[in-house]
Amino acid sequence: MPESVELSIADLTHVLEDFTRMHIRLPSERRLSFTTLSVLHTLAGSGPKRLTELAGSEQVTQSAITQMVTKLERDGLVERHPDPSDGRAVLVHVTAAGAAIVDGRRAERMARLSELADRLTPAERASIAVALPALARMVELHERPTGEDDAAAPEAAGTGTDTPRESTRRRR
Amino acid sequence: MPESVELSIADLTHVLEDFTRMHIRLPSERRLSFTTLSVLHTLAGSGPKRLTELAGSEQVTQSAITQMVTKLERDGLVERHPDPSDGRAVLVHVTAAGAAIVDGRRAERMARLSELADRLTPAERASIAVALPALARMVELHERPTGEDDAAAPEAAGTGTDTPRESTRRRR
DNA sequence: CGAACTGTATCAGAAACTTAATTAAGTTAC
DNA sequence: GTAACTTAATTAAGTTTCTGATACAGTTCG
Repeated sequence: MPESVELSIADLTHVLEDFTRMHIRLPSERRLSFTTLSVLHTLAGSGPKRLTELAGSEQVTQSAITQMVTKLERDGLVERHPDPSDGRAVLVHVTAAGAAIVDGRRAERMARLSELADRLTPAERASIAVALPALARMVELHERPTGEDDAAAPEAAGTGTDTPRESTRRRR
Repeated sequence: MPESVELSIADLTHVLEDFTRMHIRLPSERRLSFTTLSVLHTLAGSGPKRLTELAGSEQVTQSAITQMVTKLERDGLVERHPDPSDGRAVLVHVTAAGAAIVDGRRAERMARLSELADRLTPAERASIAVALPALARMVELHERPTGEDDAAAPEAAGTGTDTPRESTRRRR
């Protein structure tokens, strides 16, 4: 791999902006707002969370999360469980039905990206494949701004295809 | 470059989802909704557009765009100009103040990505740099579905307000 | 224990979006 | 040339989603 190549942050920002806009406007079968889908995604990805945690990660008020969770619960997409370690708190779990929605949307995204990737050259696809671990590590660094730096581990096959979740494990 | 490396679409989808969520919740100085910011981004990036074009690209109704543009115009972020080629249409232009907001947010994103990139190894940064042209081409392929091979679907014309309740997009 | 703090719920009101109806300009057919 | 149709934008009314303020229960600390 050529280490002499310089990474243009401006180009990276542009590309990620474009992918963001391309990703977001994917229509959803059920009438769920973007924030609602994002909450389901968070719960499916990182396990049960408190309402205050969700409010923080989605950058909406705690009041909005309470109302949204109430509606999601009525629709059977999440469940409220008491937090055994804190009588005030509620842990929101995603149900199988809720996870199915997240998975369905991911499948649609994969289908769309697959079509696009098919039209790239093998060399282009390979260049993306090589870069994926580094991109994944940027996300990880963002989620854990401090804390111990793991070794770089630039092994290409590292990010598990079938083991999607392990990044955020929280003690209680 | 090794052409033998296979690109995992599942991994790519996951990484892009994470970047999307990381990008979106970036706080904005002024109180502008995501859709509003997206419209400003579109106008700043691709020049003046009709209201119907904006409604199509943002996947909201024409009515919502009209109301949003009215408010943006009141705030001096966009301007309405008559379309010389069609007396019914209006062309929405972004003003300098509107472009400044887009640029400001991009600068914030670049600063954040810069911090993260600094903590990667040179080899990791290089791998991303090598992959950027391919990623940019994926976005381009998405925006212009008519490639070299087949004429595919035009997709542009009839999108109107086609009852987004059930399934918004119809393929042919 | 009591005071201060934290996590959640509730309610009124604001903001953003949708549907439906309206106005106006352009296009097509007779 | 005018009637009928289509397209672009606006307006009005109603719904959903979010914020701000407040209340209340559980926790922490003096």
